[in-house]
This record gives sequence, C-alpha cells and structure tokens, in this order.
Amino acid sequence: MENKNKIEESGYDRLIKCGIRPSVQRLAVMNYLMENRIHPTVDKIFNDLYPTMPTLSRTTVYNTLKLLVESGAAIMLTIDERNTRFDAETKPHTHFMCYKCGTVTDLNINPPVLKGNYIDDCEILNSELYLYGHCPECVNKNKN
Amino acid sequence: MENKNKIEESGYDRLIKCGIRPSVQRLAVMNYLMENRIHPTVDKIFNDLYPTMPTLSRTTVYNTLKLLVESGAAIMLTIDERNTRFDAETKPHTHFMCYKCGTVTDLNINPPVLKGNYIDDCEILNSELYLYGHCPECVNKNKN
DNA sequence: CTTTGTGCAAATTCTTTGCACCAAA
DNA sequence: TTTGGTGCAAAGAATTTGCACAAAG
Repeated sequence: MENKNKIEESGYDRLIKCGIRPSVQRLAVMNYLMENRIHPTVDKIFNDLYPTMPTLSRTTVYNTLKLLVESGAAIMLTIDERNTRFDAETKPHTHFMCYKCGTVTDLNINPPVLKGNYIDDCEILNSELYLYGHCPECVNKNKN
Repeated sequence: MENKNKIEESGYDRLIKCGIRPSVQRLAVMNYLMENRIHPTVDKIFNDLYPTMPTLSRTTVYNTLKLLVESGAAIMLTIDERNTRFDAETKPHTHFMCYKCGTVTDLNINPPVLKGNYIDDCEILNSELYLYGHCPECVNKNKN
C-alpha cells in the first residue's frame, strides 16, 4: 500500500548520481521518499523517521529536502495549499489531490510536454499539471 | 500594463452573480482583481488598496478572498510556493511563473480539459497547469 | 433589533536563520 | 585540522482565530 509505485533504484545510488554526500540522515530521507510514494509533507517525513532516528531534527529534514530538490534528486509539489510536498519521481507526471481526504496520488495521464519550448516568448523550464477532486475512496463514501 | 487582460464585467455584477453581498471592502477587492490581472498576493492587494482605504485590514482581505474563492468569483493559485495568489479569471487557463522575477502571467496555451472526467477512478473537479521558467524580460537580461 | 461584516490583537503554523558542536575527509 | 553536516533555539513570515464594535437589513 505505502509501497505503491516504489522506485527500484536505491537511495544511495540516487544521491551519488546527483552529487550529494550520503550522510545517514540524507540517506534516510532519500530512501523514505523512494519507498513511500505518498507525496509526504515535511512533517510526515519527520514523524515517520523519528522513531528510528530519535536525534533527527526538523531542520535537517528541511535542509535535506532543499538539497535534494536543488540537486534534482526529488521534486517539490505546490499542489497542496497548506504544506509543501515532495516526490522522488522526477520524470514529468500528473498529480491529483482529493478535496475530501487531502491524499495526493499520481495519475496515469501524461501531462503536456512543454519543457524547452518558448510560449509567448517565455522560456519553459518546468511544468506541473495538478488535478483536484474526489478520490475513489471518498467518491464511494459519498454514496452512503 | 497593469490592465492587461482586464475583465470587462463589473465587480459589482460579479459579486451579485455569485451571491455575495457587495460591501465596500468586497467590491474594492473584486474590482482590484478584475482590473489588475497580475495574480496578486494578499499583501499586494492589501498594500495597493490601503492608500485609498486606510481603515482596511488584512483580515478583511483574507476573509474576502476566501469568500470569493468559495463562491466561484475568483480562483486561488498555488503556483508560487511562498504566497497564495488570486485571479478573477475563473475559466480554465494556463499560468506561468518566472523563476527570476517571480512574476505570474497567463499563457496562451489551452490546458487539458479534464473537469467532469474520471481518471483512475478519481472524479476530476478542477485542474491547474503551471509552467515555470524565464519570462521575456528576464530572458533578455540574461544575455548581457 | 437581529444578523452580517469589519478590524484589531493574539495565536498558530510553517519555514528559515544563527550558531555551537559533531563527523568525515 | 579543515570542511561540511546536524540540530537546537530563536526569529520570521503567512495565515487564522477570538472577540468587540459597526453597519446593514
């Protein structure tokens, strides 16, 4: 369940490939993101890692996520107004957020490929397609 | 310049159509959004209206924007990680943010029309296509 | 009068910063 | 040893809440 769409590459390999020194904390965050494709918030990551790493600090999680994003090892999502979310899948794909339960998932629909193009003289370097609505679980709940 | 893509409908008509009582403050915010299609932040709206409405409070701007979005008179954009932005154009269109200057503009490219569909059993009620890169001004600056 | 809206101040939440200590090269 | 990483506590920024007063119906 939590491992849906798990990425097979190892966190260690991903860090090295992106030129990031693999400290214990960075490895923990990177592996967490690759094994749990739930688009977690900073708090979710911290709370889930804390039991096995009681010396971990929120600051380190923030530092690490910033580094991962800047190095191309992860992406940041602004789909959720309240909290920044993170994803270890860096290839373009479409995200969905449920208005009722707040869960963010990947959708099997290709976003328009626009990177590298110029549109209205704007140089496009990145794009995100965010969809919102009701997830299957919440659609069904509604029928009761 | 500031009036690019200005909406011709009056703020008063928009409020009435959306079932919102047109208080002085609400009218000021609605008109501001319709006349200034710059996807402003709460602070920008407050600071621009304050000189002509010195009793206006940030709380009222927050209250009003929440009401406008809930009533369908405006939309909220999460394209900018730092600040929520607002737009009086509620028909689906594509937004662009410049990485360098932070300006948010509309782009003349139609986003995929997905509202009303089911994708992976998710009921799609809304969508946003956000593009990021360098705006014409910043592309040119870069050449120096 | 009764309901709705406004605006101040305080509280809350999320994130960043400064700095001392720790760890690895 | 020198550079880089971690984590605490404090600061900062954005937003929300509680409440008293004002305005509108």
